[in-house]
Amino acid sequence: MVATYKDIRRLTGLSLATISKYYNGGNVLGPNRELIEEAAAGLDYQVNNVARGLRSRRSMTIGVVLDQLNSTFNTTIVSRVEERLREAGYGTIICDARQDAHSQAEVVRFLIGKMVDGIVVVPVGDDTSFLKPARHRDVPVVAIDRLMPGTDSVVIDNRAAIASAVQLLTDSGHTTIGLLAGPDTTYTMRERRAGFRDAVRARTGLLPRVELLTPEEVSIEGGYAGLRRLIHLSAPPTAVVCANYGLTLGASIAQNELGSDLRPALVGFDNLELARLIRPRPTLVTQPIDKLALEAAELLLQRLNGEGPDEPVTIILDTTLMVGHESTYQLKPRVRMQR
Amino acid sequence: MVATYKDIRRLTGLSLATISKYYNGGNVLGPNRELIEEAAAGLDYQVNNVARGLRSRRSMTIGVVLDQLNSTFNTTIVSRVEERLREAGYGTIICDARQDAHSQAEVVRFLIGKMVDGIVVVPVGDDTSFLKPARHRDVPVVAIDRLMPGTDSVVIDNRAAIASAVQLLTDSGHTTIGLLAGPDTTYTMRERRAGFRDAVRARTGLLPRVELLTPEEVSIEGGYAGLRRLIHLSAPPTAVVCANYGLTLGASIAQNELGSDLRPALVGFDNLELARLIRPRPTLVTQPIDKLALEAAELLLQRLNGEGPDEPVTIILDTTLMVGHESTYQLKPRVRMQR
DNA sequence: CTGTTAGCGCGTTCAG
DNA sequence: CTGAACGCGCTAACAG
Repeated sequence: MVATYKDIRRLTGLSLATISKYYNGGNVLGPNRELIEEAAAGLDYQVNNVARGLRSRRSMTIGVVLDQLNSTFNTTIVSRVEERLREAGYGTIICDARQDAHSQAEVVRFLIGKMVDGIVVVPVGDDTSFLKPARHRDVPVVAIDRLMPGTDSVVIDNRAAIASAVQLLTDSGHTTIGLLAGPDTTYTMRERRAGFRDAVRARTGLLPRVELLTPEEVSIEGGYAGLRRLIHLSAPPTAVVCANYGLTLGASIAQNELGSDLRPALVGFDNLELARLIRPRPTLVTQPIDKLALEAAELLLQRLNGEGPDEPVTIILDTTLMVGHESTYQLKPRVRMQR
Repeated sequence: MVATYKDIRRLTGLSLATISKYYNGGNVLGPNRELIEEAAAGLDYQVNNVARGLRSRRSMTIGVVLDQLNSTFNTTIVSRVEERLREAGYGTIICDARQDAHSQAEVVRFLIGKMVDGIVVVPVGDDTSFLKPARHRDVPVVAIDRLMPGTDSVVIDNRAAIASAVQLLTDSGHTTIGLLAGPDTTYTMRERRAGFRDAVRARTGLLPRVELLTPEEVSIEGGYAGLRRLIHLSAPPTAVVCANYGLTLGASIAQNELGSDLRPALVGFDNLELARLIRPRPTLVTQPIDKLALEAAELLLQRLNGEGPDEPVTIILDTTLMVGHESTYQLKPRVRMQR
């Protein structure tokens, strides 16, 4: 059977209150401390955090809700958030919403039922109603990567990120640039798409043709299919911007299967590790993922301490453009596709 | 303030016991059901699982401990395990041990403190002492990927997996085959290394030369450095087997930087998605990751129901060899390295 | 089917 | 500094 204060009382003769104080940093006499430590070691005693949480109304755990687990972006977020929160004495419960709004809502209820003290979320969509159980209980929430109205958020400057990619390409002489991005149903994609449109107009004086930015499925397959679609246009782009890591990966796979004459220049998103697998080395818009995570953790800790302004806080971070192998970005005479 | 049974009692006039029964599937009269549902909706009531767990001694949650989060293998494991356990009514707490035995032990204590009913673990090392808190409380544990003495385990047939790779290579005419694997400090690497040695001897009649299987760091960098080391041997291998996904990735990156005359044939591990990024398409030893996860979940559910044999169970699954682009595996005349 | 009673393991008064 | 008593929100006996 698992040991409790009562067992320690039996072995030490002390009262439950004294034992409780020992485990909560109160003042306990030296000899009594030793008595408790001895008994606890013998019993393999460990504090029951469930009971503690019930009584103290603080579970000292926070929930991390991810739109999906299977992405470098998210695993980095988790790793950093968990690290920082652990320093502050909090445990972390990680939950995967698998790109499904319904299970995202379910997961939030699960966490609320587990009495988490706060939530960090990389949300699935734009709908914030899934956070209602948290709001109603005054459980603070910090969103990462997506701006959520009424919620503290840490995001990147999506428009500037895309603009930096477009600028690099126009500076290299490209005038026909395609975009691989998802539909306008999420904040991130809306911003990146708008950023693309604005940047192209600012640099070329013209809006990009519609067929150059048709929405794709946000996935590896979507990137793959999207790049092939762009290439087969009657006036194909000489360069393509990918608005997300999955799309970049898919586009790179498609690139890889093409003859080099057909390859448009590519600017992708994230994941430097994989960049080394691809030749020529791609140019990437790199997000400050560690910093996103740390800012979110810090913000949440503030809220847990009852600090910070009354209104929701929004933190916006800048991205970096990592320029890959130069040759990719010099405009070369191109062979027009036959069909 | 967050609502409790008392609030529902106040609104309905029913007793706590009746309300409890309602929330636990007991028989409650229709009118009373409606009363409770109405009150609960108005209060935005939600069961406090912490209190419930304290009383019932079943938290209905299980912990998943991973050696690292940042791997396709592990995220797939999590995804499938969580899916199956949710069907059975269990919530899942995911914890990342970050390849550190100490934080692995800490995480297990955290989970025990959270009163989890069971644990699934992809362990960091071979030492099983970190499971002591679970054992002591009769919390069932299922290990994945590593055979842990005294613990239910679900693993692949590592020796056969490597042997299948070696056989393919010898059938293609290779006689000098290198191995990229980690040190013998973990079960998995021990098995794969032993499998390699046995298979090479069985197929060529000779043990592989020592320098062909020097242990590498188990990482992308290790695979990268390892392949370069093998290539620069005075008698370099014409083919290389990579005993793990990270090593495969690193070796592929190194391959990618080499002139094609210097490229040995490669057989790697896992991750079919990335295989599409690499040309020529690599041959891969593919683990039945979904099945590993499902078998583990099923085994744990059995234990949670007090079923299954008294002794620890070991389930061993077979791997599949996915043969890549044929040309990689035909032995070609090779230019010997100068230095 | 419903209500009463007695805890689960712990933290927090308040006396001593 | 220590101990007794009470209650956190819920479940599990038992009566009724």
